[in-house]
Amino acid sequence: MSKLFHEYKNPSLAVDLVIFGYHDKTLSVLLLNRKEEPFKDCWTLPGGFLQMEETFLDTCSRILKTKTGMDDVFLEQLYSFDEPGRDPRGRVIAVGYYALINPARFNIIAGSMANDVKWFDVRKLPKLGFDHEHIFRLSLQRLKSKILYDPVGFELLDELFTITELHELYECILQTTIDRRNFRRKILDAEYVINTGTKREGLQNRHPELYKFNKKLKKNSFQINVNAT
Amino acid sequence: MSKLFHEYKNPSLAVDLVIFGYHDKTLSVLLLNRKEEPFKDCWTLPGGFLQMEETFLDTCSRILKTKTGMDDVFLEQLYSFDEPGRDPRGRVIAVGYYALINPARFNIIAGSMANDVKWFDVRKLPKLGFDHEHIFRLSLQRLKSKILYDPVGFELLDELFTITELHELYECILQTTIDRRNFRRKILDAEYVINTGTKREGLQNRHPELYKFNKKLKKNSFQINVNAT
DNA sequence: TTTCGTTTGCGTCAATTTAACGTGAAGTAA
DNA sequence: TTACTTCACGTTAAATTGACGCAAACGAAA
Repeated sequence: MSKLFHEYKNPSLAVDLVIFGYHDKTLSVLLLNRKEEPFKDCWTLPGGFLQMEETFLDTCSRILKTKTGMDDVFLEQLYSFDEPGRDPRGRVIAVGYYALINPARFNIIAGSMANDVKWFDVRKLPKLGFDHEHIFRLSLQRLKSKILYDPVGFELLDELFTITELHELYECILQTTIDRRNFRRKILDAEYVINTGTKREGLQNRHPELYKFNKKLKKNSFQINVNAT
Repeated sequence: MSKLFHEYKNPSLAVDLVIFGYHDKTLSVLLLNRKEEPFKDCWTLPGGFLQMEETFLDTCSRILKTKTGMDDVFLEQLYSFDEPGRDPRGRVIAVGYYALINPARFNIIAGSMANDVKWFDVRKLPKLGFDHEHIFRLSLQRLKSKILYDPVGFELLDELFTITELHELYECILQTTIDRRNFRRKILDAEYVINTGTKREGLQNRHPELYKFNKKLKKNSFQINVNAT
């Protein structure tokens, strides 16, 4: 006779979040300085254990709300991590999600569990606790390949943006140069964006036109090409 | 004071496998007829619970070995599934993996847990238990997009194969027609395959050259284009 | 008012890639 | 030999890409 269903011992299940934000032409990730062991006083990705009644997305929302003060953001599952030694407290499986945030929308606050919560330039990360360096690297890779064919860039920008701002975002994320005029042509031909007819005022030079994201656009209707990945 | 680490109740963790095989110009998936409740006498994906000391891949191997008699196959993580109602026994999180198999390599055997194990044409699946229809559909989608830029097709073929066989595989998986001559050129230009100098003998017509996979080939060195996805 | 430096928006064009199709050689069977 | 099929390699027009040119639109300086 086999054991009854819940007699088996199960690993703990955690959700870890890679929260990307874009500000001042810099791609950043939100890290949290831990107040408790393990990895006390170390920087880590925000995370938390899955409660019995929660879905992954419920847990994501709870972490976002209590640890950083944010809600209602773009979230996508990244990968699940199972290396036996990844958490010194015991066997913990982590489901990684990544979020795309416009930092202007939120006033980040450190929850009571953390010493501090801060944005870090993705090119200048501190040493991270657990296997979070690994999770982070995978998420950045995913983001880089995703923006080439899926219009998610706008999640990181204001509601209205100029083509130049979108172009700068792509160059920043992909860490490469893309010809400005060819980029414009591709984005417009694909109908990635809709011209609002308004212009951004108060700039030094020619006032660029403001666009908004074309919500009817489907995946794979454009393809940005870059030299290397 | 917070609870001690392992006092929290955790959901069970299962691994479910979508095992793809290609035979007689047909893409098939391996299903298992359950001997026990829930979904007794229903067809489902092979799966099993994660043991405390196992990694996901350990669990995959164990399921493959005990439920189907296979080992040493291509495996890749698909996605993790958390819908609260997906398993009638309680809260079970499933990590989906998919496998690519050359059915000629194995003699499939039903383990003691199953009434039967059988290959099903992916276009003619029976009704599946749990949320396995959902898992299967996602995996097929993944396979379809993956073979466009990643040379995994050879995992489903014999060690030596002809360009025509590879071409038929692509048409079968993508369920579309691809121009034979353009396909050949692209595959050869990308150095997807290496000509072995030998030919397949005993055929009705002209004997085609046999190729093997170029193991030095990296991802993204080719890109197959098709009409729709 | 005019000039200057910069950004923006649109265009051009050669090089490359793609899609669609032709054709002759290699094989078996009649 | 002829007939029929698959295989291997070409050809060509169309589409896309990559690398630029340039003039209009702006604020600032002259």
